[in-house]
Amino acid sequence: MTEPNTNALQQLYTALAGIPAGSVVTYGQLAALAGMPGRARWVGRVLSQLPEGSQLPWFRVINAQGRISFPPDSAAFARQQSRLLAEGVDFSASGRIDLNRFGLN
DNA sequence: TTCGTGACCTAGC
DNA sequence: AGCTAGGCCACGA
Repeated sequence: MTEPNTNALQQLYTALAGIPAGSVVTYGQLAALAGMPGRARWVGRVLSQLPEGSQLPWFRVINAQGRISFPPDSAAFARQQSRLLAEGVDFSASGRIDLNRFGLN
């Protein structure tokens, strides 16, 4: 029979694909959207294993602190940040994003 | 099976 | 703002 995880994975992909350009979500929010609250870690693991050619907007996922979950000096960080900047996502001087603009606005 | 690690989160200090 | 601790879960050694 179909494992519950497979379905959750589909929900995760669907939820992620539904994130509009110019906005972001946290790993925890995405987990909740996928029907698995508290499984932020699972989301992170899934994204880490995502193929490079994926159409999914993985770059619109950031951590609960409003920061990109990559070392600031890494190529991955620069890659994600430039993608977000291209969509008009604002970064503060300290490299953070105002989550209030999305989650609570 | 226990341990360490990881694109995490929240609470407390 | 930084650190610690607990929670969560999957994986490899």
